[in-house]
Amino acid sequence: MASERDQLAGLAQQVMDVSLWMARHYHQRFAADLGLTDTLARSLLQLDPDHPVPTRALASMLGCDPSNVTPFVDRLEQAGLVERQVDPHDRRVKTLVVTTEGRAMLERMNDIRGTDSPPLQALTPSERDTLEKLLAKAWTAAKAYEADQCARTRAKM
Amino acid sequence: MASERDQLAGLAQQVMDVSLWMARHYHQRFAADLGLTDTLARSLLQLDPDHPVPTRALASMLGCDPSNVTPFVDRLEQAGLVERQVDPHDRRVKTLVVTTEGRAMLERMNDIRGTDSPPLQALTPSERDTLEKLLAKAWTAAKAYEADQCARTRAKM
DNA sequence: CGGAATGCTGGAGGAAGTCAACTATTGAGA
DNA sequence: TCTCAATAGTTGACTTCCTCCAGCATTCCG
Repeated sequence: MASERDQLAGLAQQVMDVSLWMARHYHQRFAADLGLTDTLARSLLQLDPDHPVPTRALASMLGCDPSNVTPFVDRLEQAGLVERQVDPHDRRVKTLVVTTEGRAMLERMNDIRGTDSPPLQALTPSERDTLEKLLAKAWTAAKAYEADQCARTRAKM
Repeated sequence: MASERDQLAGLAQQVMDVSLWMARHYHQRFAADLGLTDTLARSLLQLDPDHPVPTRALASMLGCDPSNVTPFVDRLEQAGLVERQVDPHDRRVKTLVVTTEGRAMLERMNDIRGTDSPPLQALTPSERDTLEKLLAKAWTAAKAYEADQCARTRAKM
């Protein structure tokens, strides 16, 4: 039936539109107020402030090549936001730890995202709750699909 | 109160996560099945199949510089998906019209987005409805904010 | 008619992405 | 133990995308 297909396609378009708008909005704010490129901001947001994260894990979270992450970390380190440390358990891996300054920067980013998100602020608290639940469900489905695909390609080899 | 700020920040992160996942998913599918770069696909999706669209309007819809759009249109035209036509009303503007092939390509893209969207397909039809309504509300708020900002910067001058 | 404004294009420069090759380290088996 | 495959991170060449500035054609307004 064409109607369900069209509904899903339209919904996909809507998700992309809203998120693209927000991404652009934050990008401007982060660049103007914090001097951060959007990729740098995204990298920092993916890190765990309380535990060291291997470079490779960050690359996989960002969905890009590890060789791509190296210059990001270079700049983050240069800005004093993260530190590279050699993992004592496996001296091949370098883990990324967020510095005190990095944590302060994360706090400021959360301030911006939490106080200046026009599309989300237009929703009532209960609407935000339902949106959060729906997105959580969609997200777990995405992760499950990803794990399934991964298992399949491994099985093929 | 910190709780609302954190909720909004988390929600923003969720929106970005899900949409980034979907964008990557479609990117792979479009590239593998249709031979389209994601920016080309996005450009084509923004065009109106039934009415010519000026280059400048496409640039504004994509949120990037008009000079950036030129090479995209070059490739779309080379692929036979759109045609550049001079607007008879104002010979400065070149309008983009989607060819028959372009329409077929759009149909195939909608097929992919409508039948292969794991995160959205995990939702029940009624959940999709509510998601659509919430996103529509957020989207209109974003557009209103944009118009307001635009009016303000104009008033400053 | 003359000058300001607008729309598209071209070029320089920067940021970001992929891919292949390289070094260092680890782990498993002969 | 020694060797060899596998893994983590980095580097390099190369491509794509984006922005800013300059240029050309066209339109609009005084």
